[in-house]
Amino acid sequence: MSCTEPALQTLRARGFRMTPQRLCVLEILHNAPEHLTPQQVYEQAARAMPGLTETTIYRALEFLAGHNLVNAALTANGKLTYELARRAHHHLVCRVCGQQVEIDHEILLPVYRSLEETSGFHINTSHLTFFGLCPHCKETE
Amino acid sequence: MSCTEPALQTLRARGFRMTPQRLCVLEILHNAPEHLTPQQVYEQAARAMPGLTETTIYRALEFLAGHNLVNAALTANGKLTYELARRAHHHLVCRVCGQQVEIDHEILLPVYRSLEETSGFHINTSHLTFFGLCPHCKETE
DNA sequence: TATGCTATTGCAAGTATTTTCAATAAGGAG
DNA sequence: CTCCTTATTGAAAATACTTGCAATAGCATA
Repeated sequence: MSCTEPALQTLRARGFRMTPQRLCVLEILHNAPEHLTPQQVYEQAARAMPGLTETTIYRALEFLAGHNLVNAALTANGKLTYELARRAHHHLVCRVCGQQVEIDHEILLPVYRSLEETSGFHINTSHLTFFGLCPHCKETE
Repeated sequence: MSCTEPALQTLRARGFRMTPQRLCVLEILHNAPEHLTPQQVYEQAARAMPGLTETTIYRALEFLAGHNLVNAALTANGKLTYELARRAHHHLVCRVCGQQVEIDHEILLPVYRSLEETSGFHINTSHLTFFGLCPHCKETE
């Protein structure tokens, strides 16, 4: 019954509150097959909770992203979308056909380490988007 | 006199046109010390070319980004900004204080190579933004 | 379980971004 | 240098996103 339980704990522990609106956003992203724009989230949310406003959606998304419960990602055409924060993973997207491939986090660990060494930062980005050409478009270009 | 000459050649070769408006955007980004939002670009551009519209700025930025003449980047609070595409480089930004550090492209080459091997893609992202905690905020958190 | 503090919401107004379409102008061809 | 094709611009309307503030409702505490 509760993929959202941990999220609730996280927020409370930090002095914030879990609300029906935020839960609704989390559920929607949980059931989404892929990234959603704020407007897409709003459409679904408004259906489930009539009366809920766009303002709330935008604020919930930014808030949840700030707490790493959801991830923001750029699409191929530079638009902002969101998805549920699952285990850290990344995307490869083809600049020509838009095809997306998911990438394991492990493959980036070495870079994270070298970045941390050179900069002194602690890096915790859990989602990156790499652009390029997929095997198919690579040929035909 | 012409940091913009190569850009012009690139566009023509692809059947597109270089216009005063696009040149203006390139110049502004060229002189900018850091990322600018579309609105900031517009303010400056309108000063240099009265009559030019916001619409044109948005279109020029998206167009130039599509041709890799400028880069789109996310700020710490998830907003879209643009900068001139220089040699490939990346940013580390602190989630707490917003401090930005520039990272050399070379440090990412190994990952690019392993991503290309596992996926068959040709990767050409020239700008990524990593988030985390800077050395200072790392302590006080 | 009742109470109080304050994080969060909804509304309305403001700002930013996108879209449509007719008018304009870049730049290749003659 | 002029003409022609069509990529690009500007204007206005539509849509998307943000902000300020009063009203509401989580949840910690007793």
